[in-house]
Amino acid sequence: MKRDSRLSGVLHVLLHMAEQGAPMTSDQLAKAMQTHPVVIRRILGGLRDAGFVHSEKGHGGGWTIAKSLADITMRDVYDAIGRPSLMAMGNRTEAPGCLVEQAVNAALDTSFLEAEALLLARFGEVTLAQLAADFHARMAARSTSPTAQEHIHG
Amino acid sequence: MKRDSRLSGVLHVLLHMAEQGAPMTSDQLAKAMQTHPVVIRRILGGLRDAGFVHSEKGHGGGWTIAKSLADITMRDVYDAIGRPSLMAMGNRTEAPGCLVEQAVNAALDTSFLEAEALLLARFGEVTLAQLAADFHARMAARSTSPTAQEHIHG
DNA sequence: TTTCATGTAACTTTAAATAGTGCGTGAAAG
DNA sequence: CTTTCACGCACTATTTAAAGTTACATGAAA
Repeated sequence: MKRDSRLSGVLHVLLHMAEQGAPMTSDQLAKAMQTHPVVIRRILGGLRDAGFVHSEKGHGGGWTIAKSLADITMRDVYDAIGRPSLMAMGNRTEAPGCLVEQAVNAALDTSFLEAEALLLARFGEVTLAQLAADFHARMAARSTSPTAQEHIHG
Repeated sequence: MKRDSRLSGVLHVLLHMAEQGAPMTSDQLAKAMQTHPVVIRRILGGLRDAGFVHSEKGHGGGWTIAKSLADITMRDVYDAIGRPSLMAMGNRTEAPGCLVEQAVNAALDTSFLEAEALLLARFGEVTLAQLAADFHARMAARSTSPTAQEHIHG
């Protein structure tokens, strides 16, 4: 299956926006993400509606973070992009008449629901502030490393 | 993303084979699963290699279960079909140069690996014998129910 | 009033699962 | 020994959802 990278993508975008301070345009963000500006607008649309980011048109416009990073969890972001399905596997048929399939579905559903619940709980425990802190720690580690030579895009 | 239903499918097929007792041809199984015989052969190929089922050519041939249902877990079946990825989401880029993305990936990976581990552990706890027992319980419940009228395919 | 930037709809491309075709192989029936 | 049955496998086609792209409208600042 083609794996959905929207969550990964939005988190990346949000952290870049937070680092920047000033409003960033969809074009700038698209460059940093190596994707298309429209994809950025689409992906940030849900976050705007949820109140996590703000967008401004015209000169000097662009995207800004509307809340403190400490007040946004990965779970919030996941919800804001529309809660895409987390599991790559599903049942062959939902609501099958075949009792064998019902038994199989029940067993699989139990496990999948448990795994999803765990995942969402973990998402809820991680704030963007923590991710930003991890990023800064990596920055520090790189700048003191003797082999540090890569640069940061965006 | 398109959700993978191979695990669901193969469990379904195995239980039907177990119910039958006698060898079942790919055509029969395909009818029961409302799919193509080749799909059945493909899906059962991995299980044959893993020793869970046996296939016989020619007249009177077909597929049979090669082990006791109590000795096959959902985890075994998952492994036999090639351990397809369980999570529908992935990182935008593996091994990114961008430190922001590294921080995001690390956080997501932690959660995903935990959820996958839980899922596999649960799979390992469920045997096909348990699924068959659940199926029989559903059979009994249906036959005593006043509204029982659906039939079992296959 | 021109330029910049988002908002959105429609369309195209791409990746992965699933479906299907054709032909080869081997075993049993007649 | 030849026909029929059934799996084995390589290859192609279809389908679905994500991702990418184009086109144009809207609204704000220079």
